[in-house]
Amino acid sequence: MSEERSLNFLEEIVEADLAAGKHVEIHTRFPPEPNGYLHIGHAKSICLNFGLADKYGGKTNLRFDDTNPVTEDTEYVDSIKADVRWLGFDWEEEHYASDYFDQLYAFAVALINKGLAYVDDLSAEQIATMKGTPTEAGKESPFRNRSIEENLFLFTAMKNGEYNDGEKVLRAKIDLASPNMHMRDPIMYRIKKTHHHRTGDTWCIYPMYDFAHGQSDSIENISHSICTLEFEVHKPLYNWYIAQLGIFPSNQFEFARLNLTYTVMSKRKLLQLVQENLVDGWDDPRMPTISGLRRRGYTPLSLRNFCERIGVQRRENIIDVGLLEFCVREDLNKTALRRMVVLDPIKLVITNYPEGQSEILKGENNPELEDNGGYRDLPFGRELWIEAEDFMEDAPKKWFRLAPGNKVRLKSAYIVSCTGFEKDASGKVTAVHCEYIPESKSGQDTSGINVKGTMHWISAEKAETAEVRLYDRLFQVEDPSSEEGDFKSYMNPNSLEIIEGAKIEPSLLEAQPGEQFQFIRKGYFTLDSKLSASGKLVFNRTVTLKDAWSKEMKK
RNA sequence: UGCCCGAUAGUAUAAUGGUAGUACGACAGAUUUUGGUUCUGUUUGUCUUGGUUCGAAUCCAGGUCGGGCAACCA
Repeated sequence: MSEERSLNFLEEIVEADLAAGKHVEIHTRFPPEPNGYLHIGHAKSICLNFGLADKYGGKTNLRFDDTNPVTEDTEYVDSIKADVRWLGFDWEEEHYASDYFDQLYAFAVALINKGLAYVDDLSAEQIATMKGTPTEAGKESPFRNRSIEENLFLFTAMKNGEYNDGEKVLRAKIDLASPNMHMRDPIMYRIKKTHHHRTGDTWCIYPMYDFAHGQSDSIENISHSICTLEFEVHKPLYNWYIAQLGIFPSNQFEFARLNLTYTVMSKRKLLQLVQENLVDGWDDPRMPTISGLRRRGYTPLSLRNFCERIGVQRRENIIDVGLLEFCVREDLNKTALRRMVVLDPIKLVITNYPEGQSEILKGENNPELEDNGGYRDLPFGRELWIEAEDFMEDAPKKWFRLAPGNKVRLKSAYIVSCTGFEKDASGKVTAVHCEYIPESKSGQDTSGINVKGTMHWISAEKAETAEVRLYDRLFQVEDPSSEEGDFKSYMNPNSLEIIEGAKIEPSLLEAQPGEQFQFIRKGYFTLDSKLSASGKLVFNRTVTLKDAWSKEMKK
């Protein structure tokens, strides 16, 4: 028996519809507007749409909602497709709302013929004013009762380019007194003499979202059209168009969009960060975009697991970014190769290790894997690099690392005993001295000595150098959007720390973009796909390791 | 002050009139050649006031709080 996992509310709806025979097979769609890059909120929608179809043996389309040529571009189309694929999903059919422009035009003519649409000459401002307010009914346009013939004639003229942008619109004739603002004679078509990224200059009138989305769903026989909560008020209109047109009744269902702590998720805000150069583009590793997370080192599986764990409901929510970090650690712990890298190096001199002598030790690739994932060579010698923070002259309680008189294990090597250190004129520690215990060699330890601390290290002679970039949260408050004033004033000034001279072990020279590593005791890292060049490696920190010691220190 | 939606530990998410459970977090312990991993345990919750019922997180009514709606954006 499979484990009993309770259904989310969308799965319940689908199961009920299937059980009632409302649909033989379900069909969903992911409908982005190609006007920006996908972010992790979209990942939730993608996982929901594809996940639903997957679970119930249905299909999912990818459809670009490209009804506004002013903001859209093929650059975005391409990045969206790449991101969906990278997440691990494959769509059944690829569509564009613009493929339906002829059909949508015919739908509009049909509504005119039914006396349910009219051409309005009012300006945008006048239409807005006459729409009234949520508490006040709107007023009818003086053009509302034109004859069907006149409307047909004018709409054709609109299509033929005889009017300029803003001179005329086509409106649905519904109810100016509706408590739902979207039902107060919504605009169906507007004139935009703008080049469209797919239809070029074929059209100068373009359908509004409301006059395109439901019909596109219907044309594709989408059974469950799921979208975020802000479209809830559009649902009556979505249904109205379908009913008046008498076409396949797709149904809309809404869920709460994803919010994450310490970041922003709206396209508008993300665009601002990019345009004002506050980040290094849409794929800056600090961005919550799919491309940013990918560059940061997040894996598709970790993102899918995250989307599964956060669940789906209709209430507003803000997910702790810690859960995202948990998900990527969970995945990377099982797959990432272990390597040793010293970020802030100081010398460790093993005074009883003969000068000029060296040896090759073996380091396990991943203790979580069978046979430890194999081994790689670790050159060892008299002088090593160790992390400056791993030595303290006056150590606090529970300090398991190096301090005068302390013993520690050098990972995969020997136990050493700290015998002294050197300081420069300013009092800064420049080197640590120790003696090693020859019979404590890793794997063949006969010393009988137990130590509490284990440290990473690099042979000073064989060390290579790389740049390492440490990322922290982009904002210093949990929910920047809910704070007073400009959200950008809450950005974390220390969200990027660049370390130029990190000491890396030789095997890391062969690192490939997309490969994940655990730098032992430091976190998970990946090669930056953009900044790395031959001869210059740049590693991005995906996430730190859980750190019980720093937590202990804060007490 | 119109209409619509929502409210369960710190954060999410279950319980579909019948024992409030799970995950992340936090805390404590065991294991550990990563202060990692793994394992064990502990902690904290049904917005409020009434009502229906043998029994209410769940149904009903009032209130409170939060979100959405007045783009020729999606």
